[in-house]
Amino acid sequence: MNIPSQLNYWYSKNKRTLPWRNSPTPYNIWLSEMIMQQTRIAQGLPYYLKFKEVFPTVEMLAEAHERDVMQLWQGLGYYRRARNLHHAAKQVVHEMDGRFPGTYKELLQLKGVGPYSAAAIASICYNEPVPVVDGNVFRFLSRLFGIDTPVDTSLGKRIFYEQAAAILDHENPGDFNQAMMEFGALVCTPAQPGCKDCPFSEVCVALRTGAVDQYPVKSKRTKATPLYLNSVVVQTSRGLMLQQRPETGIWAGLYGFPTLETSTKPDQRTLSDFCEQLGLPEPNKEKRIGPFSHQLTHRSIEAHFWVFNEPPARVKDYTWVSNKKEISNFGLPRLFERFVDKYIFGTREKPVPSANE
DNA sequence: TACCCGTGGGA
DNA sequence: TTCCCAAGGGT
Repeated sequence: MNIPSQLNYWYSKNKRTLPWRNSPTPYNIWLSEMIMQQTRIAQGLPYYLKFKEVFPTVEMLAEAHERDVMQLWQGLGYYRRARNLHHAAKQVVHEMDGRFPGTYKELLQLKGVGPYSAAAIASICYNEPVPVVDGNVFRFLSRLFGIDTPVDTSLGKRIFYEQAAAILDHENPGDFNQAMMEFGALVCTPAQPGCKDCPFSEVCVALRTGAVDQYPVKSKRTKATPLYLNSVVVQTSRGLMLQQRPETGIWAGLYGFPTLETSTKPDQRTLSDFCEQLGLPEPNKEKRIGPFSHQLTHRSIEAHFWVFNEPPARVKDYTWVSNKKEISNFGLPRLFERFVDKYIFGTREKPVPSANE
């Protein structure tokens, strides 16, 4: 069986119409790849459309304020990507004469562009014959050839890269790479794959051995560790106090509240010390809202909010917002956004008391 | 190399 | 409820 021709045929019949496929310019493909990393199409698509609307060109993105880029990225997660996106746009405009790098190797110079994204851009935009190996390709190839080397190892990455290179369609690498990813996303899916109508069902090793659900093999499984957040919410006549989060760590660069972050549940003394450092009075039960649970890939968060109505004496680098419209200029993590939406600037002024809150 | 970094949907 | 995982890259 000729795998590339089968794939390309399937792709021509079944590919989704996606906005960046209509005009596969380097800017469009790059933007889509940055947004879609570790993200489902359905989740990232609205963000792609927003970015294209607000920043139609790489020049406009490069000239933007970082806060506006972060705000537009709000809710998409992996916020370092937004900073890298902005940084790379400035690289293209200021260091590369406004032109995107023209080869796989040169594309790797862009912040946030790794082996996967560089291969995708180079093959789709420049027809450069470099294989793309993403989560879809790992899954498809591991099942098709019965490769049981763990994909999350350096050996695994090398083996899958070589396998993808071996079957790569050099005549049309861009379509071939997209076909593999699209096939993995639509047919060779993680759960309940469409083996019944799969064009490779007669040659698929995993299907023949009845082990489709055992591929791809992964060696490690990171467990989410507990994280306790205690946030200080200051609401006075000046409005709501916001503070930009640190450059590193969870929700880097986004806006939020001064927050005590601990791996174990803090005692009352630790909490009052934290408030004391900010020049705030004792946090007592009447000020507390929570707990809220919030799940990240690698963290299980328990969050509490402590609401104060007096200005803190010793908080630096803060800003005030007084209504929903003003806060929409700042990117907030979902956890904070939901809290603000419900308890601070909620459309329902007074939340209906319930036993759960 | 190992670990860090979000969110939402589905089983 | 809990877990998996999705067009990965940075450090």
